[in-house]
Amino acid sequence: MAGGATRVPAERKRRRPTRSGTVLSSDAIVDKALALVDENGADSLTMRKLGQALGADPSAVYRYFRSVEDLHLALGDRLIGETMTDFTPDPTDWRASLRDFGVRAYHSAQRHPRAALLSGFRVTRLPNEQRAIDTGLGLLRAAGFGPRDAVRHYHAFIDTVLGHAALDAAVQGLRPEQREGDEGAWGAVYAEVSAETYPHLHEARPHLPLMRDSAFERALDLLLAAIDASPR
Amino acid sequence: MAGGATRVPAERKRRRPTRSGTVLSSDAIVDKALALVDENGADSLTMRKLGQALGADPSAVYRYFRSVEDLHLALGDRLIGETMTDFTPDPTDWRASLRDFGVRAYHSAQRHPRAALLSGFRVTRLPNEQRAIDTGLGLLRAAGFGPRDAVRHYHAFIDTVLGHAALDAAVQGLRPEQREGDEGAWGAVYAEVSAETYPHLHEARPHLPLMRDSAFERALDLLLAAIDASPR
DNA sequence: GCGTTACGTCAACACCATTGACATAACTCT
DNA sequence: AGAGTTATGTCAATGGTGTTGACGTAACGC
Repeated sequence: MAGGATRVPAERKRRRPTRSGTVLSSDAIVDKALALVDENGADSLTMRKLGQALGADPSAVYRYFRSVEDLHLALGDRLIGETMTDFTPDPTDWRASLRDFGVRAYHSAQRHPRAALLSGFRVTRLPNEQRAIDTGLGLLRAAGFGPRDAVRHYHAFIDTVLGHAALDAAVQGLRPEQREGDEGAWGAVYAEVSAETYPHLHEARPHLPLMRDSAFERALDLLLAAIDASPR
Repeated sequence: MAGGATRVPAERKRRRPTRSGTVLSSDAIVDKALALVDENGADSLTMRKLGQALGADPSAVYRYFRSVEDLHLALGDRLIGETMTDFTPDPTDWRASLRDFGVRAYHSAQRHPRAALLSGFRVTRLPNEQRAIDTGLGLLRAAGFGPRDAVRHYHAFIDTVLGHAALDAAVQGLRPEQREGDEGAWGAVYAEVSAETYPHLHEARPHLPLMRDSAFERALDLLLAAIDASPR
């Protein structure tokens, strides 16, 4: 079950310092991994580099995570955790709370775009994910929906949030030279498109840079309004 | 500009057969690459395996694509192309046409989930992408929107489509053992969640398998309705 | 049919994840 | 306090990866 949450054991007991003196832990490893990804992009998260950054042998990481994929899931869970810190849902205003929840998740992804892409689409089954789902469902229950509708609406909600988050994180997280390519596309390359073959694209040239902005908040509000308008 | 569309030259001239007799071309390479990914997952798209499948030296691919990333973008463009085949927009019913467009794009991604994830978030700048944008803008212009609003609405539209497509493709494209993990999560693991720590999650257990279904079409209709209701 | 050169091939480089054997520090139990 | 167990960090090796430069030859333009 490679998709799994499980670090190797649930808890470590013996803390033996590494050759260079640092003491390893799942959290410390995730910390360092997140820092690596934030700094230099997803490509720089390799077991070897991670080991070096930790001052440990790369293979030591395998005592905490079964594979690099497991580590990616843990990064994802860390992002969800970051989303949830300081977030206290207000059941009396479920709609505002859910919106805040969505915006926070989106911003977590924007803060760590490259990490978000590593795990953005996976069901992590790790603790923070469970907490997030429980929180979301609670708000929808408070809104008056039954358990079944709460699940359906939460599904639409979280997919919308994650979809936009990932899409925008993908742009955000490109390496500089790629980014210049992708973003510049709207200004430079597409500006030269011919009027005969692509008339509408040609006509829209001055407005194409709008494509750089995010459509997230508008889409989110749209969705919340639709949920609110749903029968209880 | 690694993000770029550019194959190495625009056109090949000399067609020299490979050692094993096959004749290479950008299209033939993309064909084979797509087949590889469809069959065995994204992990099986390596230059070496691709070379072997083509009956050519791996490095021959570099005469057609500058890097593996370039090849990924070409796969993405192929998917957009697949979306557009047999699609003829009907300007007199822009809303139905746009819906059809979105559904087609979504289904292309579902048909090749693993390929969709390789490029789903990139601006390819390749021909089919340009055609798709032009078509979408044309429909929104026909709906009565000015060029600027057409761009804004197209942006929201395509992000919604791609976001859901990618999210669902991610589930679809998991390797079997991962998939069992992710999908099973809703049934098995989450079913055992404790009532005290996560009351709402606990309560919703019987309905969690709903999370497996896609929220795409509902979200799409929602968005189209909102666009339709926007001022011209 | 000659000359140019595009393109397929080969070999090499520097990386990568993962694993099994090993040593030893850190714990448990008496 | 001392012995025994074992968790955990280290080492070395395996078989993969993308990419590149040199090289020859077949395919084209003339």
